[in-house]
Amino acid sequence: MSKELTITQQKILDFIIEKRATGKIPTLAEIAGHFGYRNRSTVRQHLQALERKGYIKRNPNVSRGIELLTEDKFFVPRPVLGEVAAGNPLTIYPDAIDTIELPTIARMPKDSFLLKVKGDSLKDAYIFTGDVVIVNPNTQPRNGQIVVAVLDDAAVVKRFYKKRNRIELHSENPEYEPIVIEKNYSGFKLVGVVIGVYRSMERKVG
Amino acid sequence: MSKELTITQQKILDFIIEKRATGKIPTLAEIAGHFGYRNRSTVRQHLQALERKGYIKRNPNVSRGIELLTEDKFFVPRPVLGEVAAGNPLTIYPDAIDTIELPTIARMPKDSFLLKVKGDSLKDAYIFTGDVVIVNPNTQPRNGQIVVAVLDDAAVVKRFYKKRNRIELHSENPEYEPIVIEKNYSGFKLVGVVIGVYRSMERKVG
DNA sequence: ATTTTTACCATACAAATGTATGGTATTTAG
DNA sequence: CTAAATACCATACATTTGTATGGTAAAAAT
Repeated sequence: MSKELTITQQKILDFIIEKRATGKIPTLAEIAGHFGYRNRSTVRQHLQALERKGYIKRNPNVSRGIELLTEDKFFVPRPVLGEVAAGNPLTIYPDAIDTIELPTIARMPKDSFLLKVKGDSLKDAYIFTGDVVIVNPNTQPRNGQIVVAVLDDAAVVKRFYKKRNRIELHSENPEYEPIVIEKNYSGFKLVGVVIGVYRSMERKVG
Repeated sequence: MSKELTITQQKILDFIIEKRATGKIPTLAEIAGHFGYRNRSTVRQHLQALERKGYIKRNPNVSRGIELLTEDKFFVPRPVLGEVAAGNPLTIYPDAIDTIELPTIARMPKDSFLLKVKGDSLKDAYIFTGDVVIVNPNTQPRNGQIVVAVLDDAAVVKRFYKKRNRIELHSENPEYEPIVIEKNYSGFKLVGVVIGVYRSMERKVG
């Protein structure tokens, strides 16, 4: 079907896929800049090759008009910043602990990030070990939303409830007691709101 | 914080959000074309207003350089084409039966669509009623992948296994017998491969 | 050995895109 | 009532972006 790609072509294709996942298809100039090319014609020729080999479709005279056609390439490695315990707190890691293959459909909103869930206290909310939660920081949670928070240098995923002078973090699983944080307690920091759960099907194949 | 938007501004913002979900931020010309404006300056002024009110950020001299800032507006209504029975087959609907609020992170690959899951035969794969599966058509499934197929005008979600002269569709749940389709049986049509499961957290709030 | 493909370059051009300025009419706010 | 914001228009311009053509050199294919 589709022919083999050269190393350069593959790199350019990967770059386009990666950029697309973060939001925007790059322009020829942006691709050229990334690879240090001094003009766009070089990029254009590689794109022509990619199109001829069936990996992309170019929309003539349309800015950022590259369409990706290779379904197998629709997965992008994305860093997972840490594991997050739905049950007992676990230490959060400063750097990426893992990389998952996230489909490009799951584009990350600005500043949002991924955490892999470990533990079972959210099983009643149908979140399981291995699922990836998409966390949106810089958003004020509403009562009842599932949030990620750092409590004494450990991360937790709980339902958020703001009361008068304290914040309560509830587990779905009744085995776990609600965590109560008094207002102004310095060991507590809200990380963000869980806006979605994604589970790739690719992992379970084979 | 952010000021109120006028109807026109809201419509333009919605249009940008919707377009972004399908892949690309629109250009001024594309926005103008959609609303019937005869020039781009009209659009530009609305964009300036949106930026002034804090809803977007414009990157000067960058094509399609609009960044969306309003996290609350990160949800796009998307049509759900039908319900899909993980257990016994259910009739598939010709038109959208429902609309869900999908976050724009869940951008749809070209031609892919959404189906809402109903039934429990996939509970062992942790897919539940109310979850939305993202279906990618035009892709040949590999053995073991979860597929959506139409069998005698009803839709099913099963694991796909291709054998010598037949196709087998397995449920995760052992209560359901595998469905065996002889090759060339005309009542069978593969719809697509389930590439992911998405569950919005927004629904469970309140 | 020769041709084709690949991988770059430079320059020029056209189309798309964003920008700037000024105009008219209507609606909203003070 | 008056000023400001809104909602369009037209025209002109600058920049970005994609396109076209031609060139050099090396690697791969025939």
